[in-house]
Amino acid sequence: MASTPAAASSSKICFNSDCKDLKSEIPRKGWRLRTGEFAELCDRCASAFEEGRFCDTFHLNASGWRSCVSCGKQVHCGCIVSVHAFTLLDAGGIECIACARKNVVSGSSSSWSQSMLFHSSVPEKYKEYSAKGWTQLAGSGPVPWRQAPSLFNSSVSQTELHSRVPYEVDLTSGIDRLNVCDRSSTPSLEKKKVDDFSERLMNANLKPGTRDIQDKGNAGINFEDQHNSCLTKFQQSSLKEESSNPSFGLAVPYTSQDETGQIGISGTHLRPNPQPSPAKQFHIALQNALDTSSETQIRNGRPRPDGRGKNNLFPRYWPRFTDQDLQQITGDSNSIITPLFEKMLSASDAGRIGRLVLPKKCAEAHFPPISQPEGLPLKVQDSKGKEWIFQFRFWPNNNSRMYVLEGVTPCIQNMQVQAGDVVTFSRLEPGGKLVMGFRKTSTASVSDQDNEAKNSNGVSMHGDAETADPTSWSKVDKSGYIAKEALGAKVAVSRKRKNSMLGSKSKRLRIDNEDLVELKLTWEEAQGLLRPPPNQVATVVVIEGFEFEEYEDAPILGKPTIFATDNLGEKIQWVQCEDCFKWRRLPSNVLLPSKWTCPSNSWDPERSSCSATQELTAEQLENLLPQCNPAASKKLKTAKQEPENVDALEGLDTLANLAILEEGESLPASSQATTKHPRHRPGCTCIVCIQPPSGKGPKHKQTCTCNVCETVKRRFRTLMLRREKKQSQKEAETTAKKQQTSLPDKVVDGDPPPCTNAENSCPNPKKVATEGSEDHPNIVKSSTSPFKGQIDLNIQPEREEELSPGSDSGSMMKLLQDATDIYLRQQSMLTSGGNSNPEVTQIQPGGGPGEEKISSSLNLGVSHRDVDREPSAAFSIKTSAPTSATG
DNA sequence: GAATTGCATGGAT
DNA sequence: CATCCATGCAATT
Repeated sequence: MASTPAAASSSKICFNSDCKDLKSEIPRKGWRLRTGEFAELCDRCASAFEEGRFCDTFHLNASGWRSCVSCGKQVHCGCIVSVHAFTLLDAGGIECIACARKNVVSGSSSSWSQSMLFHSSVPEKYKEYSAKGWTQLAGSGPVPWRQAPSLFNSSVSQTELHSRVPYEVDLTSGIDRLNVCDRSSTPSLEKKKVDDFSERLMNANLKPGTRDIQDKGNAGINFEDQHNSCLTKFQQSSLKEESSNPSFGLAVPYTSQDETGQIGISGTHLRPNPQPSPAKQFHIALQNALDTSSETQIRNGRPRPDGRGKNNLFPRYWPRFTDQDLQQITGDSNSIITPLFEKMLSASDAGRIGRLVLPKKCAEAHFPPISQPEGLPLKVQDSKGKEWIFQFRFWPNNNSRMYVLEGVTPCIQNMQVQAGDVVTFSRLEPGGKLVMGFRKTSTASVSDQDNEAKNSNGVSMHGDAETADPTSWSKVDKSGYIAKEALGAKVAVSRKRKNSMLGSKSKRLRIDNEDLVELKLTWEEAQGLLRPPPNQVATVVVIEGFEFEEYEDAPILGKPTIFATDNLGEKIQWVQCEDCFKWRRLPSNVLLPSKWTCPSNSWDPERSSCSATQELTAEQLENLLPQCNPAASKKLKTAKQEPENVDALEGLDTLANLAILEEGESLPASSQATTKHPRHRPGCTCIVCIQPPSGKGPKHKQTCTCNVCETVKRRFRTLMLRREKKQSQKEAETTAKKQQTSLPDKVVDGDPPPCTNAENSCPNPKKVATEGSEDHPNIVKSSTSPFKGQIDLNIQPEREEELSPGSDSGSMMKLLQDATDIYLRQQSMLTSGGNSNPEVTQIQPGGGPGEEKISSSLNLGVSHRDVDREPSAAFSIKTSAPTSATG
């Protein structure tokens, strides 16, 4: 129809060639042009367009009118303006959008899915357009937003908003991923082989998927459903993506120039040349995308305009929104949300630098194209509805670019997210508003990822049927809905992806998971090794519904055993001989050394030799083993609580205990964020390290103020206070002495006893309070002390912030440190009559930084990976905080 | 001296 | 082996 795109904005005349009116002062946008721009219309035409009367008004005499097979309504199918107003049916013919929706809802129409799907791959070259249509979110002018190349966009032309079909989202999303979006240069939508497409799709295993989509996605019956389905699809699709599988040929091409996003419709315009088979097509498309992108990726020059297809996005960035996420974003509105991508915040991202590195492909695919490093301001709304303006820019990097979002600190802080948490980017329709949501990583997400990874790996290429395991999803989302959906949809699309890509994609995640597992095992192990001191009766403390067994003395390490109750109801424990591996029955109150063998079995002479037979049958043992960990490790009983919390609490609790015992050696994976970078090395002044704890733990929730964390903190506080109180009462004098002595030593002595921890152990509130200045003394001391190496590194004025009690870092570190501190102090007091410290708290310089541990009996045999030395270092440094309590 | 900014580096994919 | 991208870090402000 009308003129060139340029004309759209440059001309003062209404874009409608049949209208010669001047555009209004503020030109109203009409349909999306092939260039990505929007036709600017005069009020009258704009109104006609928005009301769906444009073609009726101006194209009555034009060709291309068809009747809706359902209602008979005439639809101008040969026009870009109405592209979104109808859908092509598999059997031929068209259906107006209204009927299509109805049918979809009723499940009677398969046309939708097909038509939608068929947008399969579009040559990458076409994609270019996609970027163009960007909405500017912020700075630059507002562009209504582009439909995403991604099919996702359900964006409907503004005018068409109403007609938007909810499930479009689903499709889009699904498609999006694969997608190769683009807008064909040839607008000729016209009917070009819709049928072909559908066919192809069907052939390509897509059927199931499609069907699902339809079924599930039923038009908007309920948003959640949509979302869910969305998820499902994502996943599925994601599976394939990287694998380059032909899989679905869903890629939707850009939906035509018009933003109307009708995915289904867009098919119409699509691809100039049909391809042999969907699969192939898709494949090719991807290939093209890849090729082009690489080709085009010229030095810092702008990447392809369209930003290479999203197809190439790494799975790790695929949006895995949970319906909660979506719900959070969309709220109660009827907005349609199009997940774009997500990213786990790295320490850098969450750090105070305020720069969030954006995955290149994601940035290029979903954000407005930028040619200058300065980029442009991007307005983003957070899930709370608050708007933020970030600078979307890039840095030249190795002949490529590194995209970053600057100025995110306030937002991140506001949302209380930290490294390890996930930021999600999505587009909200209508409006094309960019929305960012956050998801705390913690347990759920981790598992999700894990699941996903697994799924992906295991899935077969063609599997329509395969589909990812619904369960996993359900787990992920936790919203029952998904589970439901997953089951139903099961597979909507083939999830094939299991491919390597996915595998690779989640590699990092996987690593995290592995760490998590390890950590967990470690905790359990540790718990299993802990025993209450002999003859000690636990004091049960109930904190917020949790019962904690508190012992006067520190736990003791012993050989892991399995506690059980025999037939007579007598409590016993089973222990395995180190030499013969046979299990021996012993009284439950026996505390065994870490190394125990049959000859030591004084309780059962008959079985005090490895030659003696094992009392337990394999079966019995098997029954026992399962409970082993739980039983042994559970020092913490939960009266009632949500599973999630329980786990977390338990984990934290254990962690804390471990930390106490090992002086922080354990903080492990939990504090890992994204990759493995050196995080917060005490001493280190790098960007990351100088950041507040917030940047610290990823999964961590260390700085988290959630109930769990708060509970743990409280627990510590309570326990510590109680202990201290008791202690002080018992050995007030001793304590006092120690404090006095230790204090002087330290301060005065440049070379105090080896233990910097001594500081910790030394209750010296004042000292603690002193702050930075104090640090220096420490440093001095440390230099002479055995651990000096570590200490030196760790001690830095800068770190104070992190360490200081007051710092925002309500991090776990701090918590643990505090607890440790107190604990150690007590220890020293208890054990020593006065010289305790060195022994108990001594830190061994050992191998390297972070190796410190308590040399005393507390030293656990548990292996900890030096995952994080930092923590340990931190501990040593910290020392003080809690001290004040002492005072 | 601290905070920013922009680019370089190098491990991970 | 080419990229990506998380960080490091020096130059600026």
